[in-house]
Amino acid sequence: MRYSKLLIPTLRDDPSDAETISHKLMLRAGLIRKVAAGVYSLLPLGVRVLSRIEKIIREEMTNAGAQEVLLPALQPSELWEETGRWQKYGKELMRLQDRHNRDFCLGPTHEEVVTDLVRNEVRSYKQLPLNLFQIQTKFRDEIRPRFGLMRGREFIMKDAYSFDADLSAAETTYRAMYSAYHHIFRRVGLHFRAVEADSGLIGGSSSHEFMVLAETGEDDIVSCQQCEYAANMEQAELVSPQTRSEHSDESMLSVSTPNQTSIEALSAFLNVSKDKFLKTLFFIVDERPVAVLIRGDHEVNEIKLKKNLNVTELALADREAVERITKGPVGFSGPVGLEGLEIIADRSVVTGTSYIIGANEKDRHYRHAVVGRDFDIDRFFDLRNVVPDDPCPRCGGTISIDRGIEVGHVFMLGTKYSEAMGATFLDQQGKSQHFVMGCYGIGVSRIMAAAIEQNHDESGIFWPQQIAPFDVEVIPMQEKKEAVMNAALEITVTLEKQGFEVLLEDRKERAGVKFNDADLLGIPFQVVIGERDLNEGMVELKNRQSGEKIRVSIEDVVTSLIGLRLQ
RNA sequence: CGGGGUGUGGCGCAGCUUGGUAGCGCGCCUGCUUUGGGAGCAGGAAGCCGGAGGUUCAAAUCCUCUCACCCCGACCA
Repeated sequence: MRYSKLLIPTLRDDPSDAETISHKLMLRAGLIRKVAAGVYSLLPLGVRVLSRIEKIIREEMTNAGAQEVLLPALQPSELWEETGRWQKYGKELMRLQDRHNRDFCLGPTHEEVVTDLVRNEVRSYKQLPLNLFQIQTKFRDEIRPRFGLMRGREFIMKDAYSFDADLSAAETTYRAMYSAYHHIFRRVGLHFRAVEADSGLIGGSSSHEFMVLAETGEDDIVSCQQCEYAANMEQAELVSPQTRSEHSDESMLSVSTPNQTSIEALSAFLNVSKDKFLKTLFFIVDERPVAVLIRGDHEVNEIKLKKNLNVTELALADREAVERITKGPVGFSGPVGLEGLEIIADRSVVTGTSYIIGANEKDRHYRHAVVGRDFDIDRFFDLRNVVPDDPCPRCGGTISIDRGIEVGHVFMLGTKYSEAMGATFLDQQGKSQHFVMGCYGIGVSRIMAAAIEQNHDESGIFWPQQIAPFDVEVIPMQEKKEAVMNAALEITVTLEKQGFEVLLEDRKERAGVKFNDADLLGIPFQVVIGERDLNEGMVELKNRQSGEKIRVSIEDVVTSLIGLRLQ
C-alpha cells in the first residue's frame, strides 16, 4: 500500500487535549481523531490495528467453541425492564425515544438481548452448551470519559455469553473462556495478569479480570510475590487484622486542634502517626446513615462496604447530613455520643485499643479514646483497601500493588438473567431448567490503547508484530531516483507475495521526515533503500523496537524478514 | 455531579493585566535551490479570537450568562 494514498495525518506536536501516552500517540500517529468527549473516529491505520486484534479474537473464540452473532445496539426498554436494569443501570445507559415515544437504549452490554434470543430459540439440553459472541460498538454514558480510547462513551467490545445446562458444565465453559483469554492476550503481544475481580453491575458469582500492566492504568492490582494470588484492589481480601494493643489507662481527654480537619494535618499537628487515629465516615444506605470507623492510615473500600451491608447503592454523606448526625462540623467527627445509627468498623480497629478521634465539636479531638470503653462498635467487617504492608491472604507472603488496565473480564453469571427473564430449557428428564450463564468481555479498542502504553519510546509507537497496522515499511530515500524507487517497488511486491502487509513510503519528503514519521507510526520493521547502499546492492533493515539496523543485500531482505516474523 | 484548568487560521502557542489595524512557529499552496534523521529563499491562501448578551466612540482584551474540551474524585471493557 502506498503511503501517499493513505490518510495518515501525523502531528509534530503533542495535541493540547491529550495527557496520557497512548492518547497522545494515537492522535499524533494519525490513528484516531476526536469527535466529542469519549467519541472518536478511527482512521485507516487505526482500523488496520483493530482488524488484526479482532482477527485474533475471532480465531481464539471460535477455537474455544463460541460462534459469532451480531446483536443490535438499539434495544427496547422492555427487555431491560424484565431484569430491572432499566432502573438500576442509571445514567450510564444511553436512553432515547423513537417517534412514537417508545423507550430504547443503546446497548452498553447485551445480556438482555442475548437471553431473549436464546429463550426463544433454544428448547432442549441437546442444544447445549451454547456460546455466542459478537464484536460490536457499545455505548456507555460514562461519568468521565478519558484518555482517548481508554474510556470512551462509545467503544468496541467483544462480548460473549454462554448457556449451559448446569453449574458444572458452566464452570467448564468458564475455564475454557479463561484459557482462551490467555491465548488472546498472549497473541496480541501484551504483558498481562489475570486477577480476581468484583462482578459489579453485571452481577454473578465468580469473576476474573485481565489486566495489562501499565503505569497509566486506572485500577490497582494486588498480587503476591510468593504465590499465584492476584486480585483487583476492589476485591482483594484481608486476612486476620494486625492486632495492636495500645491500651491506655488514661481517661479520654479533649484536646484543641484548631482547623485540623484532615488526618494528614492532625498527624503533623499532634506529631502522632496516622495509624493512631480513627476516621469516622458517614455513608447513606437506603436513606439511613451508617457510621464507618477506620484507622487513619487506611482507606474505605466501598465495594466491600456494599457487600457487607448487602446493598447495591450507597453514598458518602454530604456536609449537611454529617452536621445533622454529629451535631458538629465536618472534619471533627467521632463515634462518641452518636445515637440512632449503626456504627461499624474495619477489623483492624481493635477493641480495648486507644485512638485519637473527633470530638464532634469544632476544633476539638479526643485522645485516649478506647474502643469498648468510651464508645461501642456494633459490627466489624473487612472494609478497607489493602496496603503494601498487608500479608497475602492466601499464603501470608509479601504483596505488591501495581497499576493495571482492564482489557478483559470474565463472569460466572449463574441463573441471574435466565431467572429474571424466564429463560428455560427441558433437561433429560423433561423438566424445565434455567440456563446457567456466563459472560465474557474484551475491550477491543482499549487493547489498542493498552498496547501503546506498553510499547512506546520517545520517538513513538512500536507495535507488537501481531497487531501492527503493517508488517513492514519500505522507505525509498530518494523516491525521484528511478533505481531507488524500482528497488523499493520490487521489494514491496516480493514481500507482499510472501504474505507481508507492506507500507511503501513513497511521499516526496525529505529523509528526516520519513524516518521520524516511520518511528512514530511504529511499524515493526523498516527497509531503508538509499542510493549509496543500493550501488553496492545493499539495503538497510531496521528493527523499530530495538533500533537495531543491519545492512543486507537486496536478495536477502525478504529471507531476513521471514526469519524475523513471528508465526 | 463536586473541585481545578483551557477555548485565538489545520496543529502548538503569544496577545488579555493597562480596550484602539489579530500575531509567532510548524503545517498547507506556487516557484527555485537542496536532498541518509523534521531544509533554505521568495511569493501566497487561510481566523465572526467557543457562543449569546452587555459596557464603550471602540472589545480577543472589561462585565454577565452560556457551551465545549481537558485534568483530579465516585463508574467500567
